[in-house]
Amino acid sequence: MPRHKGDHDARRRDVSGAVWRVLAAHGFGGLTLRAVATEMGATTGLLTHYFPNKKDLVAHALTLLDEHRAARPRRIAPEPEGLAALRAILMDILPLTPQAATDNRIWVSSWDAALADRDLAVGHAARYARSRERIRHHVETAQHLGELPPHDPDDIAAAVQSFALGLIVQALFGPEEFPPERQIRLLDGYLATLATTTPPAAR
Amino acid sequence: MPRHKGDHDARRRDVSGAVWRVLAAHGFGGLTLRAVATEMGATTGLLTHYFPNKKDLVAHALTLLDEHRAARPRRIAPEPEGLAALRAILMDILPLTPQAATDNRIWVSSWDAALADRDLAVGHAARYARSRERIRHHVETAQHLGELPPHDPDDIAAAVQSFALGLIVQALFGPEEFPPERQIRLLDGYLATLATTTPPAAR
DNA sequence: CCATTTACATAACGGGCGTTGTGTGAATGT
DNA sequence: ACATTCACACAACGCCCGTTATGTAAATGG
Repeated sequence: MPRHKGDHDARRRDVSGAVWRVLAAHGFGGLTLRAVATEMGATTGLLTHYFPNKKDLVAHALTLLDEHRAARPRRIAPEPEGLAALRAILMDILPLTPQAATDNRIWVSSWDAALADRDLAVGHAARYARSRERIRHHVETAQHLGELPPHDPDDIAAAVQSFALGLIVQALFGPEEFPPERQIRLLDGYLATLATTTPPAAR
Repeated sequence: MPRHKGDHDARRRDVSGAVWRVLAAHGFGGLTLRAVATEMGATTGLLTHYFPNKKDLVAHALTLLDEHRAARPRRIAPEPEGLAALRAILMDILPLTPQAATDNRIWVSSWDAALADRDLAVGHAARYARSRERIRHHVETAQHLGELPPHDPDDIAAAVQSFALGLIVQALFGPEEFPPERQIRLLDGYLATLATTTPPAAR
């Protein structure tokens, strides 16, 4: 009955691509079914054929964002460890290239919709928690290697992610004030402060 | 010809209050003229009487956000200096109270619209640059007091704002993972790392 | 006290939105 | 070869949006 086996998923991926391009061009607030349809030279009928309603399409778009980030070309071929791995992850996230900037713009633009919708907010919270966990893993490795002081790795991971997210936001709003080299300089400066901090004696 | 002198501005402020409440309830994406009108028990006719179009109203709302933040009750009555002042500023910004959380939610929700509209983006960039400048001032004072190492104060200010912004975003999405005491702990931890970093000898 | 102006309410407009139904050619299974 | 099912196109729906025109009571100024 189906044309070919697997065609359905392939077409869904085509739709996802169009969603992606619309998001990049007009942000989350400009994501409409008609915009996606014309972007891929089709009609809204096609969209509803693959996604029952807009919310499903939005949810799928967010999943796409995650996959897109995970599938991003790794900067360093041999997987580094500890602090170097942490740095590599953050370098992959920061808007150092136009493509990475586009990704982050889309991501930031999703926060409005996510904060207004409970389901989306839960999904986002889970995503950021997962990202923190990935960071924490490398923090712990770095601690074992003696590259980082033995603070609470959860707190360090949260702090690292805070720094990265905030830097992303500022870089998006002021690209000429935050060129790639400054972002990297700030990142390295931050990682250096992390490494040389005295244990929490005072307090 | 006017009813009373000054009534006009007072009514504009009433409208602004309604805009504020709608933003808090539905985010920037849910800001519509009709929602604002019903919020203040009026009609869209009133709104267009005080704001020619929606963009002016939105721009005014963003100005409001700024004023609202500036007018927030200061946490410490006698103005502190240096690192303490820096800490006080950040404590005022972080979503440590429901009111501050609401403010930040509105702020974050504005990023979508701002990234999609050049005029709004410019305004936001200027606002964040101004905030960074305020931070830098306290950084320099702290450096004179010997509380912070003599790094580039612009970079330190950008780093501090990065940390704060990112922490805000994470706290908004995971309030129970980032209760006030953890936010403060993370902030103090970050400020401590800033203070104890060795000068940029290695490099 | 009358003409004018302000401060709105009311209502309508065109347009874009998500959703839904109907139609149709092509591929499939038997 | 035929009935079925898929993969869309096409068109219409009701709704909500920002904007705009019209009406009108109240306040003002001369």
